[in-house]
Amino acid sequence: MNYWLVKSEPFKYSWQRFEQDGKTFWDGVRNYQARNNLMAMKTGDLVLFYHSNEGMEVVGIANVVREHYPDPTTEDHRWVVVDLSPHKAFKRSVTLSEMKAKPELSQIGLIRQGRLSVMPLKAEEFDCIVGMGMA
DNA sequence: GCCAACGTTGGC
DNA sequence: GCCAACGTTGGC
Repeated sequence: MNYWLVKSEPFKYSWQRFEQDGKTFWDGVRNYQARNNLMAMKTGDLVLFYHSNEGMEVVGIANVVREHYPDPTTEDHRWVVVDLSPHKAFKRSVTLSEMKAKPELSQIGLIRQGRLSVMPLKAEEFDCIVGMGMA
């Protein structure tokens, strides 16, 4: 089991819409590092859902329901998507500033490499954020 | 609205 | 293969 974090601007695709849809393919990744992370996702992996720009907070947990396949929104064969479903909404959102304040989260990609849109998390880091969101 | 970080492009 | 220019992302 691996753990991940993905970013979405709520204007483009929000957690609320994700819950309404029940499932979505995660498209729009146009960065090799993020794509490589998508390709490493396995069915059943858990994925934190982060709202960038507006909100700047983790709002819930998704799970991977289909592993990577070619991005249906482009002819360019370099890019892939995965299918995600909502797993559990956080009881309360965990903000970026809260995460920055946690020494054990100082190494996560969200803080160290701000522009990366799909990143791996260690189990401890995942647990730490979920612990705050479900408290 | 500004700016830092960083990826990509293209000239040489 | 290097590097300057440029574009995009995203926090502040």
